Amino acid sequence: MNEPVGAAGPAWDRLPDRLREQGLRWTRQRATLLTVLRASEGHVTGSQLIDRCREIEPATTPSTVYRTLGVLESLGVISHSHGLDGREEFHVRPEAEHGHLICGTCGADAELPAADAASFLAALRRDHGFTARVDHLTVTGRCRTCTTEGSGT
Amino acid sequence: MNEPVGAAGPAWDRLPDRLREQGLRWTRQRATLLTVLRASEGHVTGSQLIDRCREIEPATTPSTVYRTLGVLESLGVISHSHGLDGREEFHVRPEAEHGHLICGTCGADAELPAADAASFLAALRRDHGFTARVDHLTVTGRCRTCTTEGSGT
DNA sequence: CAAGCTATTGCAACATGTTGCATCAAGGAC
DNA sequence: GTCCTTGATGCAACATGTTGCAATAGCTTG
Repeated sequence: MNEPVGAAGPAWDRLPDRLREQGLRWTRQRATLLTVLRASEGHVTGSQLIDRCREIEPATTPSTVYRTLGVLESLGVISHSHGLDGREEFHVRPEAEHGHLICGTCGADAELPAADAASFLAALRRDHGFTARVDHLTVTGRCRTCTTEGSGT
Repeated sequence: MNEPVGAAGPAWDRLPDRLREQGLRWTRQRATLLTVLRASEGHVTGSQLIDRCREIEPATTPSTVYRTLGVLESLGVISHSHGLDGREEFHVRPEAEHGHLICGTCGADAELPAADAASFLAALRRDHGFTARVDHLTVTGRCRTCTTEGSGT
């Protein structure tokens, strides 16, 4: 909760122990997923992760992957948000917390720096008593390009 | 875009004609869904709508309902956003545009008045050239109650 | 009213997750 | 090293949508 978990750093290597400290276990399947996650930059969907795991271990089953992703998320190692269609998108250890700006027209997915949402989130807290999670914030709309191109439509 | 479409008002009654004007058709299945929608306040999920349609017309099939919902959404009659798990939530004719504040702890779903998000959205437009849709904006986090109760946890 | 065009429908199959349950196997105890 | 506890796995079934396609049926024309 307070250690500086570096992106592809030592935090990954200590994962097995972190799990064991919680009474959880380190298994072959989890090692496979870890390998895949370490090689995944940016956002990945659940099915993509499953596909990649199967390249290493063909016997990989969806339920195991999803359940492990849940465990990793509760450990704060990864986080997830939802794409345009509500499908899950996992962020592998975002170096900086960020939200998403997804264009409903072209599908572009831009990162929204936490700082840009800070005052909005602060207002939500002040006015609604609501503590929002930046890394799960997804805003949909139209990106600059699509707005420009479609302006005459 | 400029007519005052009242919640359960005459706009519903003119739906058949609105569809026909676009070269679309008014069918028994759509009438069923319309009946259900008129009786649905607030938010409903796709499967809820299907269930309710089946109460009237047992032969209702999912694909037809989802496709019709898409048509209605493009007409601006309804809109949808995504719940906590990314599942679709349809808003039946929101009188006022609004976003959602969903609590990941208790599941509470509060409405976020468009005005409260206005400056944030304006900033997105200014700084990112991104035109956001308020009615599809879902912010997840912790509501006031859960923040208070869980403060000591 | 009959004919024709084509939007809709319903079905079946698929995609993405989730869940219950019996079985397996980490990892600690002895 | 063996035994045990119980977390994790794999399977099967289900939930929620989505999509391709052939058949159906609105709606306009003549």
